[in-house]
Amino acid sequence: MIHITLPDGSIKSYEQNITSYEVALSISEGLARNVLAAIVNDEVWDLHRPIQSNATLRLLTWDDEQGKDVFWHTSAHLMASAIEMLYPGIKFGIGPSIEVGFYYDIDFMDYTISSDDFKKIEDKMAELVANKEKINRIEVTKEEALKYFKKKNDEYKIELIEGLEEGTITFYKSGEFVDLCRGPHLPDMSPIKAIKLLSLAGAYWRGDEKRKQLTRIYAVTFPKKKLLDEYLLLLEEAKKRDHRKLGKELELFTFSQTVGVGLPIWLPKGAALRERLENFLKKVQKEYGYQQVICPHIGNVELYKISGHYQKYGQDSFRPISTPQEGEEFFLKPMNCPHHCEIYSCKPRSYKDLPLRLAEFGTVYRYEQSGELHGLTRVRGFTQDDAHIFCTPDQLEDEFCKVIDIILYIFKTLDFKDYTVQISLRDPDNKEKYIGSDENWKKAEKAIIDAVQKRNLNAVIEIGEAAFYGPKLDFMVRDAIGRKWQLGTIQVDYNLPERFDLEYIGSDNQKHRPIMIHRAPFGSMERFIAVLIEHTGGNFPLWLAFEQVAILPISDKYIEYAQQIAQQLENQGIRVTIDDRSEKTGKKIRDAEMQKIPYMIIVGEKEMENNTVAVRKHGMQDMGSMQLDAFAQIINNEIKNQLS
RNA sequence: GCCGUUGUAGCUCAGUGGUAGAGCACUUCCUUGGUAAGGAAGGGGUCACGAGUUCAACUCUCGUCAAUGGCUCCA
Repeated sequence: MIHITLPDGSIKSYEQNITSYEVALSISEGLARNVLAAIVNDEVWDLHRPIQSNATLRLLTWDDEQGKDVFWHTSAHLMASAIEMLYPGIKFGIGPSIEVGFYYDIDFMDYTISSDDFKKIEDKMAELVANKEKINRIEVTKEEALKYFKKKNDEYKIELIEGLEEGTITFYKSGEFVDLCRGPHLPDMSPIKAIKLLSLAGAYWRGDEKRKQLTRIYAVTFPKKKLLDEYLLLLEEAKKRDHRKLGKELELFTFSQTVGVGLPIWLPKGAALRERLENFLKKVQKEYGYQQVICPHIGNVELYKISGHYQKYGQDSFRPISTPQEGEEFFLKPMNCPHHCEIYSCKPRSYKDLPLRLAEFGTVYRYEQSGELHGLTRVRGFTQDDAHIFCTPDQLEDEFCKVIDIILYIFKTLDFKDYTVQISLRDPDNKEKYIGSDENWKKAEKAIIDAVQKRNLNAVIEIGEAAFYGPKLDFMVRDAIGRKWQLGTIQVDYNLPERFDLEYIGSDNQKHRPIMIHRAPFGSMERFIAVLIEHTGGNFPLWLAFEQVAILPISDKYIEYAQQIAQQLENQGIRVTIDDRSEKTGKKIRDAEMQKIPYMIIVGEKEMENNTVAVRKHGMQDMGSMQLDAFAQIINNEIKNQLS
C-alpha cells in the first residue's frame, strides 16, 4: 500500500501503481470525468502513469492553468497529427501551449497553405477526436529517438533530441502520429470538443532570424463548445475596441504616409485628451516635488557617446543630422536622460538640493524596424512622461517607493484595477550585454527588491530583462477584457551619473555620486492612450471626454434655448456641443451615442417652458427632466469622484 | 529586417481582361420632427505606385510602397 496526500491535507491509502485517474475515480465519478492531468510530487503527470510510492497528488482540471496547459499541448499534437495526415512528409518544429491556445511550427516543404485550409484541418482534427484515439507515453533511449527521426528525415526534431541529455526520452503516440515530447498529455483526445484554427504566420526556427522560417499555425481548443463561442466573442470585442479603429472613428489621431510611417499625428480631439492626461500627471508630480524642464529634440553625438547609447544603439538609430558648415553631428533625441544629466550638472549641487526630480514630457525618436510598427503602441516618434530623480543612496528606497505610489494612484484613477509587477534583473551569465560595475548592479537590484517588499507588491522576477544600464520595475495592467499591457516603468541607474561624472557635496564636505531613477508612469503618451482606448472601448471617463455634454434641440425653435444652456454649463467649465442640424431627435441621439459623448440633454417645448433639461446618459435610456443646476451638479460630482 | 495576407470614393466593402458600384459620410433642397438612421437630388475614384504581357489591364505577371497577422528586435 502507498499513501497519497491530497491538497486538503488528507491522506489516503491505495495499492501500489495506482494511477491518478483511479484516485480521481475513487473520489467521485464527476471528478474523474473532468480531470485532465495530475501534479504528482510537484511534477505534472499523465493520468495513467502509475504512482509507485508515497506521493502528494493534486488533480488538474480545466479550471487550473496547468490543466489548460496539458489540454492545449495535447491539442497541438492533435493538430500536428491531422496536418501530417493531410500533408504527408512535412516536418515539425515545436508545438507548445500558450496563454490562450497553442501553436505548432511546421516546415510545409513544397506545400502551400493558407487560412482557406483551416476548415479541412479542423475537420480532420474532429475526426481524430471522434476516433477516441488513445495517447500513449513511450520511453526510448536517445539513440532510438534519433534513429526514428533520422528515418523520418526531420532535422528539427533531430536537433532538439541532440540538445537533450543522455538517458530516457519520451515519445507520445496517438494513432500514427509520434512526437518527441516531455508531456504530459490527456489520456485520449475525446475531451477536445471545440476546435478553431486562428491564424498563420512565419516564425524563425528556434527564434533565430538567421535560420529557416517555418509556418506557425495558431489555434485554440476547448472542452465545451460554449467556451469557444465565448472566446470568439471576446476576440470580436477586442476588434471593436482596437485603438486604431476607434482612433479613426473618434478622430483622435491619424497616420500619413507623406509625414512618414510610424509617426502619429494627433487630431484636435486626441490632442485634447492627451493634454488632459498630461495636466493630470503634472499636477500629481507637482505635489510630489517634481519640477518640469524642457529640452531640445536633438542632441550632439558627443552627448550619446558619453551616455553610452551611441555605442549601444548608434547603428540602429536614425542617421545623424549634421550642420552644413561645421559638420557637427546631432542625433534625434532617442531618450531624455542624457539631457537631464546635463541639467543636473549645470551647477554645483549640494546634498541639500537632493532629491532633484526633473520631469519632462519629452518627445523622442527611435528607429523601429518597419515590421514592428503597430498603431500607437509601437511608433518611431513618441512622447515619454519622463522624469529623472537624482538622489543620495539614503534617499533611494524612499524615492523609489514614492514613484510606485504615483503609478498606483494613476492606475486607480484611470480604473486599471488589475495589474501585475515585474522586476527585471540582469542576466549574470551575459554580463557583456550591460554596462556598469557588479557592485552597482547588486545595489540597484537590491534597492528595487526592497522597495517592492516595502510596498507589498506581488512581483515576478525576470532574469535578463533589465535595461542595459540598470534593473527595472515594470507595471503591467489587465484591461477590461482581460488583455495584458505593459505600461509604467521605474529604473535604477548608477551608470549614467558615473558616465556624466555627476556629483554633489555631502554634509561631510566631500564629493559624492548621486543615484538616478528613471521613471515613466504612462510609459509613453501614445502607448498609454492606445491602452486607455482599448480599456474603455472609447468611453472615456467624464473628466477626459472631449465633449462631455451634447445638447440636442428637438427642432430649430429651441436652438436659442440650447445656446443659453450651453453658456451656463460652459461657465462652470463643462465641455458642451450643440447639435443644431435640422435632423430628427432620433438621429441626433444616434450620432451622439456613436461619438460616445457621455451625456446628452434634449430640449424642446416642455423643457423651455419649465426651464429644465431632459437628460440621457450614454448607453442608457432617458433619465427624465431636471433643473439645469441639478444636472450640472451630477456632472461636477462625477468628475470629482473620478479624480479623488 | 524576415514570412504570410491585403490595398477599389472620406469610411465600410461589392465587382469585372473591354476604361467602375453600394451603404454611410459630404453638398443643396424639402421636412421642424420627443429618445439609436425622415425624404429627394448632387458632387466625389489615374481601382496604392511603377514596369511587363495583351488589340485592350482596375482585373494577369513582376517589382516598389503601405497596411495587416506573426517572427526577430525594443534605450
